[in-house]
Amino acid sequence: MAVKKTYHHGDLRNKLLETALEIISDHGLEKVSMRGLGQRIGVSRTAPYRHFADKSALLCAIAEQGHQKLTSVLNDANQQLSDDPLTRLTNTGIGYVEFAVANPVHYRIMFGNEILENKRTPELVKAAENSFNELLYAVKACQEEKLIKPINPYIIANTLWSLVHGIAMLLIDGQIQAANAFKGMPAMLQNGIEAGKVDVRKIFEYMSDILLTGLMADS
Amino acid sequence: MAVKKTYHHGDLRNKLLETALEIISDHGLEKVSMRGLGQRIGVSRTAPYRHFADKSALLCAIAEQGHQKLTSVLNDANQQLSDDPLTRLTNTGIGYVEFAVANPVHYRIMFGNEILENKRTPELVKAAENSFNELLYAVKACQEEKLIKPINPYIIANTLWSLVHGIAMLLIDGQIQAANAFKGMPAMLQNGIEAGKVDVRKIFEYMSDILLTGLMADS
DNA sequence: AGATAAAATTGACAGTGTCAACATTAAATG
DNA sequence: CATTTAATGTTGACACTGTCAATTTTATCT
Repeated sequence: MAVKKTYHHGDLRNKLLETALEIISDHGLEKVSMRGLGQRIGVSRTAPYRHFADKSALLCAIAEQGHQKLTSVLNDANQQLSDDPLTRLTNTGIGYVEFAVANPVHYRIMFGNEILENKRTPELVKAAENSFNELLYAVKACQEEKLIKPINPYIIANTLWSLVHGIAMLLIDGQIQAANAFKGMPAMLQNGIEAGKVDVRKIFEYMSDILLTGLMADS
Repeated sequence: MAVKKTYHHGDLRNKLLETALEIISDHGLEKVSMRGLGQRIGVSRTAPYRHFADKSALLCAIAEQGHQKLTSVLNDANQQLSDDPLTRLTNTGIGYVEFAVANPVHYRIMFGNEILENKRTPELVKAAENSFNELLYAVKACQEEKLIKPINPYIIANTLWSLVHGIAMLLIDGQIQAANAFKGMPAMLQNGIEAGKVDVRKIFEYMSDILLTGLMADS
């Protein structure tokens, strides 16, 4: 633990990312500042600027990390060869929502609007593409075995993304009031929400069943 | 136009909201400041604090406006007695997405994370509930005539909300890269995106069809 | 008309992002 | 190994920001 204090920190870039995440978890995104970061790490106020062009670049790096982690989670689901493609698709969706719930800080930065559209770094754009492509891959795999309709896979992937993103928002942000959102759901789920522990798998099943079998009444 | 300059502005609260929207449209949300607002309106830097407790309260008021407008749009769709409930439900969805595309500034504030969860004003929470209830109403109306499955209407409404919200994000924010998102869609749509004019109705039809009839392959 | 409340003002404090000029050190090159 | 070069860290400065407290001006109510 006793680290020599040298002029050069040695690993400042990583330390900055790490510390930023800590601050966000503990005190919220709005408490992150370039200067404050430097002070807390024990380095000068402008040292962070040697590693990130500006605050937006710092946030982009965090979002990029998040997308990489998400990609890896989705890829795992896609690689479970023991399952059939449809189960893998479902697990991809569950994995997505679980990632969001387990990493709300990353998720909010990835899909919030602190990072302006025109300030996204190329690395971030690429990382976001990669995570989306995992969803797309899962969809295409199902289509190859004719398990789901052969319509445009991009549209399906986007529909799926909307669904999982919506669930994620519900769970981590309470955008649409969570209390109402789950009204009438099994007590287990409602209690879970109040207790902060939610059975993601169960909720996803409810919603993905709608997506798979459709809303139309059986006639 | 020649307005007398009196000590009391007379309509500062509205002027603040109006000016904030202008600044956001023209220069982005991050350029809005309480001080700057006062200066631009020609009033002192802290005058805005006589009308909004803090910056968050200002943003809440804008979000509240947005929800009221959205509620009104959705309510219109729900009141079209010439249509059947299922058509009204579809029109509600289209109305939602059209609102988001037509009012991206409001929409971003309504569902972005500038407003911290614990800083939402009661008025905003109420306004958000009202807009969600319009979706719920449209769902229940379909269920009453047995046009869609009789499962928990809250779950259906949330699924529907996820879908329309996802489409809205795609269109106004490019969260998931818009270029890829519509790959393979009819040329009309793709051109529309590049030109900034998108046929919302068409896109929504593609996605809502999936929701209504389900993803499963016809067996 | 006078009291009271509402609206607007100025001054102040602590904080911010970011730039430019400078200092220190590690790495690369002769 | 010595020296140039590039990377990294520092200090000072500027123009902002949110927000509070104390004060002044004005409208409204009795």
